Amino acid sequence: MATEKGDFLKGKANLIKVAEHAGVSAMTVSRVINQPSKVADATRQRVEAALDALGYVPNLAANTLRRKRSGVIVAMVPTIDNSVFSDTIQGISDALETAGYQLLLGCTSYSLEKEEKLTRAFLGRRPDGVILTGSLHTDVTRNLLSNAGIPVVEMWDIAEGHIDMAVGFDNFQAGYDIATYMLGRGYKNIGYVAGTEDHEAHENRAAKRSAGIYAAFEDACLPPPVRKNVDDPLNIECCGAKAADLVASHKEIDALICANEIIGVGAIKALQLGGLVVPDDVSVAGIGDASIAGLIHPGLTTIRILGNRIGQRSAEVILECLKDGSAAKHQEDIGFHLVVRGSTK
Amino acid sequence: MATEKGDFLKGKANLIKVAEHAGVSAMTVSRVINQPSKVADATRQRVEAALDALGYVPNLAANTLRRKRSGVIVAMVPTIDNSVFSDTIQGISDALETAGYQLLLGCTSYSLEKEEKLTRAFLGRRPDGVILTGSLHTDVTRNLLSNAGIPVVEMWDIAEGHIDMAVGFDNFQAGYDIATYMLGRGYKNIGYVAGTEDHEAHENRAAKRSAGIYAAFEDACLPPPVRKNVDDPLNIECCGAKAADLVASHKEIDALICANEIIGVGAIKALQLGGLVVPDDVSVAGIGDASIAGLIHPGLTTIRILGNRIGQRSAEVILECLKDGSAAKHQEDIGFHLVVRGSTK
DNA sequence: TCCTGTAGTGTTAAGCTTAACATCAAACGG
DNA sequence: CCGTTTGATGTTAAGCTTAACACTACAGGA
Repeated sequence: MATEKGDFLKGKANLIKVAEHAGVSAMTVSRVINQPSKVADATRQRVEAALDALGYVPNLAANTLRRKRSGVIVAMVPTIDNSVFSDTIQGISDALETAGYQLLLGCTSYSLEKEEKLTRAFLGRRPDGVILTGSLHTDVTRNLLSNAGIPVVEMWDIAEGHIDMAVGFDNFQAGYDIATYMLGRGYKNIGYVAGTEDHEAHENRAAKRSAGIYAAFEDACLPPPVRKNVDDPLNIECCGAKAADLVASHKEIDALICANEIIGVGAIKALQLGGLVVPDDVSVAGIGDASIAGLIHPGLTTIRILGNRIGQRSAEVILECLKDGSAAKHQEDIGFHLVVRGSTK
Repeated sequence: MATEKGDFLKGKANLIKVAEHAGVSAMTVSRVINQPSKVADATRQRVEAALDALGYVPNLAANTLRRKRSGVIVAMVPTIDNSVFSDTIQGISDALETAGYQLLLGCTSYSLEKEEKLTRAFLGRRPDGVILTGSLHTDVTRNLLSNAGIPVVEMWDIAEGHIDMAVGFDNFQAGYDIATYMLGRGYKNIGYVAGTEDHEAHENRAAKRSAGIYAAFEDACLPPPVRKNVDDPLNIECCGAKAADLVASHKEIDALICANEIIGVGAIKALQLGGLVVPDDVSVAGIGDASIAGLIHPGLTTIRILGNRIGQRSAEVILECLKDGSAAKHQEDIGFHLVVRGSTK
């Protein structure tokens, strides 16, 4: 099958071919597609027949180039195989689809350098908006996005000094609230299991949660909880083992606060394996509410973060900007819920 | 800040501006970016300085238009908030990123019509390849993709009559294997819990699993298992309730096969709530191995499908086609593993 | 009848990049 | 020293679409 001259979607037509087929100008075909009301009925029907006959598929690269808008929104998350962020992506995807926008997705793997690289590459696509995760980025990333002249939403973390807009929750408050709840339940010796906190994006949010937890202890006039760090806060077995270590080495511990739900679930499993009863011997609480938190037995008492809603609102905020051209710096706190299950008493 | 003339990434430069700044032609700048070895060292350094000074970000819309390739790969999945497909997307994303391609992601919500709509919209972006889920599509979708002149991979399901290439596993075999395993363990009265199967994409794969299960019973000269349908095979509580119903109404049942891991986990939870002991009173097996399957107690005996690997290989197959220009119809069976946990004895 | 407005359609050029070809100077071989 | 190759750079046009403007024909008002 010879590759005919024409759009490079092989064998397919461009506006000009359709126009010839229908006996009109290319502009009229363009109008049939974009502003059908401006074309006479008879002409429109003829053009529609031609579009159909030739199987025309518009070339959005040319469209983007000419119109100076792409209909693409970029989203960058640390990882997708984590149910937390996949919920968020689903929320974004649904909101964008409704509005006819397309989603260009990138994974930063919790690396700011990778985020910078992706940002550079994605901006070349001239997206109409960018959604990224967290509030910690390289200077170059911030610069690129600030100068791009498009709406930018940083999601998941509400903080000072955002690039443009933000949708998320207060990580400090989440830590503060779960710690306050646990202290209120009367536990006397609370341990804390968290990831090691360096300056990478993910850990930044984790550090704020930790700060909130410590603040709650301080406000209660108590010394900070005994802490154990885990290297890989997303690996259940590894996290659980560390939690069990902590309890083994500090027999007085009657409750654990875990910096995320992975650690929390891992801790429950590991403690049970070690012959302890949750919550009778040791209670466990976490932050984050992936489905596993509710499915294990006992269920994990935790802070439910509304990942899907964060994604949905992030996308909507971008879309509102694009519609209104509004320059109002939007910052939205989605909040969170305390979910009490059987892992605490 | 006045919007200067230039690329529509506001205030930013295009090749021509960079060229002026460096005192060369636009073509030389293009070469510095795409084929640096063809430019004299001194010139290159001057151009690189100009690129840096003006913060040039290439316009990939123009690039795509001219080069007839976009560097974009489209992927369509039924849903992302399910850990099964998020693993797959992660695999795709990682493979593409390594090769410098970008991922345009769409959600079909298990609707063939939505898939068709998305296909049409995405092809306008002139992707270099398309990955979609399952082997059931509307005729229009199949036509659009066949005529697009780009590599197409249907993933998750190996079947006859693929559009182009396929990467996945044999759903019939998965059903056959889990049923054979259960029959081999000596269970006498096995119940089967599955979603209602209509002609939607997802249910097509489910139907093949069912067929495999029935075939195993037939090969063992046994009547088909008692079956209970669930309306929403992705809702844990709903699935669990139906499974418990089945067991309650058929006291003789000593084991359940569940069409997916959601149903399996839901069944275990619901049976336990009803006072039954798994696996002593009733054993449970599923198909699919999301993390919850291993975290609940007892763990779910199931078929592990390598979602991440399916995604990774799907992307790699596309990339190989793009490199070689190979037209070999590739079909790849990723296989699956039987994972035996505590929910069966 | 003439003017004005408007609906419908066409023409031109621009948006940014790169393939293909053209040019020029220096290096090279004899 | 000349013809030729090679390396470095420039020029032109094309890729497809649409904004902006131009044009035509006809309707309606004075």
